[in-house]
Amino acid sequence: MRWNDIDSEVCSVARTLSVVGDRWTLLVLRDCFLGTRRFEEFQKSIGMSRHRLTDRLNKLVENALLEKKPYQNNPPRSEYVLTQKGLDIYPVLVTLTGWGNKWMSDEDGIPLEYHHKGCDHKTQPVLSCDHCGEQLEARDVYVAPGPGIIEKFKRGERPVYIPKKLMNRYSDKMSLKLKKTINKEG
Amino acid sequence: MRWNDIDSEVCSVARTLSVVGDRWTLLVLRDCFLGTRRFEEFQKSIGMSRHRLTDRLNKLVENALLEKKPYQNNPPRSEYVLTQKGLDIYPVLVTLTGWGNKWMSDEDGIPLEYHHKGCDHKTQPVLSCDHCGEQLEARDVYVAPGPGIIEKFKRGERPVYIPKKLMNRYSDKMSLKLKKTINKEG
DNA sequence: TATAGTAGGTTTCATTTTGGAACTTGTAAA
DNA sequence: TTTACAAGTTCCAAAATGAAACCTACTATA
Repeated sequence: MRWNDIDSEVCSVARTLSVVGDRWTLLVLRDCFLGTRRFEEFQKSIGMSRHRLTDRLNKLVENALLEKKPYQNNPPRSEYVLTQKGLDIYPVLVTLTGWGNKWMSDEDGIPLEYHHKGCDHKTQPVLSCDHCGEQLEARDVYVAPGPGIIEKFKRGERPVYIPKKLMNRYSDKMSLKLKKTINKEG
Repeated sequence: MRWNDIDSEVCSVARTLSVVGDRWTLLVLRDCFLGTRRFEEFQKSIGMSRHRLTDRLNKLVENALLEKKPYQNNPPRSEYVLTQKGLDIYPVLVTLTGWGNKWMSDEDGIPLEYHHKGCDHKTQPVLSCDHCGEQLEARDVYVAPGPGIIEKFKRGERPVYIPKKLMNRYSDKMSLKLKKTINKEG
């Protein structure tokens, strides 16, 4: 399979990676959240080739994570600013940072510290349940097929290769018959 | 700059991406969290070339996110299972999923739903402050240089290109003199 | 016994993607 | 007049990828 085709996978991870899952793009976005807006700034900060930077910025604009805003006309110059869609990537950068802080830091310690304006404390953001507010780890959560998979199965499409273990915890919205079909095929 | 050199950047995002930031690796890890453990399963599920899969699995083992465990001797066969370091990537996958659910879903709806075992409710995990528990968005947080940057500056290294805006909110642990130096150079 | 199937790779080779360096364009400053 | 700046573009060699075929050691089936 070509990388360019993963945007049509029925998987939110794959679809997201089709937008931000290549070399450099997440570093460009990291810089955006640190206040960087101009071509030369990105290039100096990230150290990627101008060639690639042009391409990545264009794709981020195409995908509407960034907006290109002119700040002068002659010669024409623009800034790249985050849209809401781009701002929403923040949690991804935060969790990447958290993992790097924990597993990739050197003896000096972590490079950047987060501060929560609300409580005015240093913070390491964690995942929590949007229903009960409790902190979440991998073991506290399970996944079940949602409408995006179930509807396609009902129409006879076979959108994904679904691990059997997952299917054993199928959503209650999925009929028993459907479950059987999936298990048989899977 | 070569992609291979980003692991030596003084940035937790860059360092993390040096491990999981290439094509396919995060999809491999996604599958791990869905219960996939064997070569053929990964290959069928992800659809990437066997060639690349071999390489990615090896790198994940090298980087200690996966462990290779033999499950039979003749012929020798192994499973790839998540280590703690690998399990800790979970928040990254969850936030990627969240973004994809919001911005990349088709008319059918989201592919997979999360359930919180603790409160037995559907959940969309969110970021929250590990100090006060409040939900976090980009605007609620600011970053300041941590020891990983400050110590290097003190030793006269210039580890990063730091946007001026960031430096204006420098950590109180950083001396005024140091701040001046940085602003002058930056 | 011969044949096919399974699992986990490796090899080869053509195609894509990347990185680096130099060049372009319009303007302003020294 | 020369230099600098910002935001690209062009060209080319080097690296990464994808696909298909092959390999090895079993096991199951005809």
